[in-house]
Amino acid sequence: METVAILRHIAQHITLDPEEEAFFTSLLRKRTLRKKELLLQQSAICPAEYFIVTGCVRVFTTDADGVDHITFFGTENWWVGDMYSFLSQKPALHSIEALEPTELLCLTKADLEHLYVRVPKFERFFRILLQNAFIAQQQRINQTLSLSAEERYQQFRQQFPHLEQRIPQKQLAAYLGVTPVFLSMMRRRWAKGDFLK
Amino acid sequence: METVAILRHIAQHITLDPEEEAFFTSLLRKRTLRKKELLLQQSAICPAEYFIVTGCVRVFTTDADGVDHITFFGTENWWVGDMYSFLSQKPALHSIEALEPTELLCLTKADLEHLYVRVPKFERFFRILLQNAFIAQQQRINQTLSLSAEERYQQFRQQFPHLEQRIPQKQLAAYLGVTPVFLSMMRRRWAKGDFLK
DNA sequence: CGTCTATTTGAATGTACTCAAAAGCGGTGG
DNA sequence: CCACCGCTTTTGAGTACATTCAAATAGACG
Repeated sequence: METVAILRHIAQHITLDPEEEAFFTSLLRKRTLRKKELLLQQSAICPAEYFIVTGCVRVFTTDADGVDHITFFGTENWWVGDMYSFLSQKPALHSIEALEPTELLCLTKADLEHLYVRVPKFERFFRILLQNAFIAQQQRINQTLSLSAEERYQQFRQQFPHLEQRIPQKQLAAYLGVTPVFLSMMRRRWAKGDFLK
Repeated sequence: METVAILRHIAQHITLDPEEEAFFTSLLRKRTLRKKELLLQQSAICPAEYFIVTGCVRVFTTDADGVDHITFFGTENWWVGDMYSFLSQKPALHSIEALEPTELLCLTKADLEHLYVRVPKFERFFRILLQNAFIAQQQRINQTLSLSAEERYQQFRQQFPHLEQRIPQKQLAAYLGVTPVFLSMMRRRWAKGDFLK
């Protein structure tokens, strides 16, 4: 199994000895998604956290009107899942769908709990990961509060330079919180003379 | 010093023996804020994380146009701070201001690092806290994406039943992401006959 | 190549904002 | 204790940003 990426990722925050590495990787199960395949269905129980080795997914909710809203995009070296469901074992708030052929490593709740007991350093590891995720989400909240749709769009392009080309515009609109129609209009305005902003 | 509340709070997630409790509380410093007093100034370095014993604060950013946007309200038994600044020791993204006379316990970065070394259980404690905060923020993001201003207002009232009475309307508007003028209009519509929603 | 979905375009609509002014409320000093 | 000052909230009118609906065009995939 391809565990180089995830071990490199972990080594950025904690140091594992070979035995710990072996134990950790023994808990992982590989999974492959075809494009458009669902990893998690909203209101199912989320059985695992997922580390993306290659590919791209969208984590989203479908509201009462049937409209999708994207909480975040997961790409290489990101963890995705529905934390709420994973922890509480209640119905998931999010669905997760592959936007590209995607390869992930799965870590189930039971295995993660074993891991915390046997290698407590992982408490630290996930704490650090959560701190970073928390900060990123705070910035997203502040941006949605303070920026117009056009500013949020430009902000997204800066923050995730390569992502816009990988995802359908419709999905980007669902992330930005605008309609696909309006995103198309903004792009047109941007393409024509508005080089100033 | 009044440490009953914080120890009870911690006991919800991890179990400390008396010695660990003593060590932990020895790291805390008490601080009192008058109404409108600033705990943290945006672009200062955030030296500590703060546990609110009594009172209420707003954590907010002031944008380029001088408009405030509230990231969240902190009340009894919540931790507040600027996580970004605290971790990176770079200028804070947020200011923090007391909305009421407020009493807090301060835990500095250096002391927290000692704590992690001496009582590693706290890695777990803050991991769990961050998980909950992460989930709460996700829900906020989804609500701002999927709900109208009026729905967000009703949602807030449900989610934080007692908070609306404690905070000025202007601050609630800055949290909801609407102008105070528009919030006032919504309240009027709600007060008059619109009992249906 | 044909079908299905995504994107573009245009017009009409609605939600929330800005500006301006009045009314209410709270704190402070005389 | 009352009067005043400053800030918050209310109210109204006009405006702007973003949406909805509808239809045409373009792209992706089998």
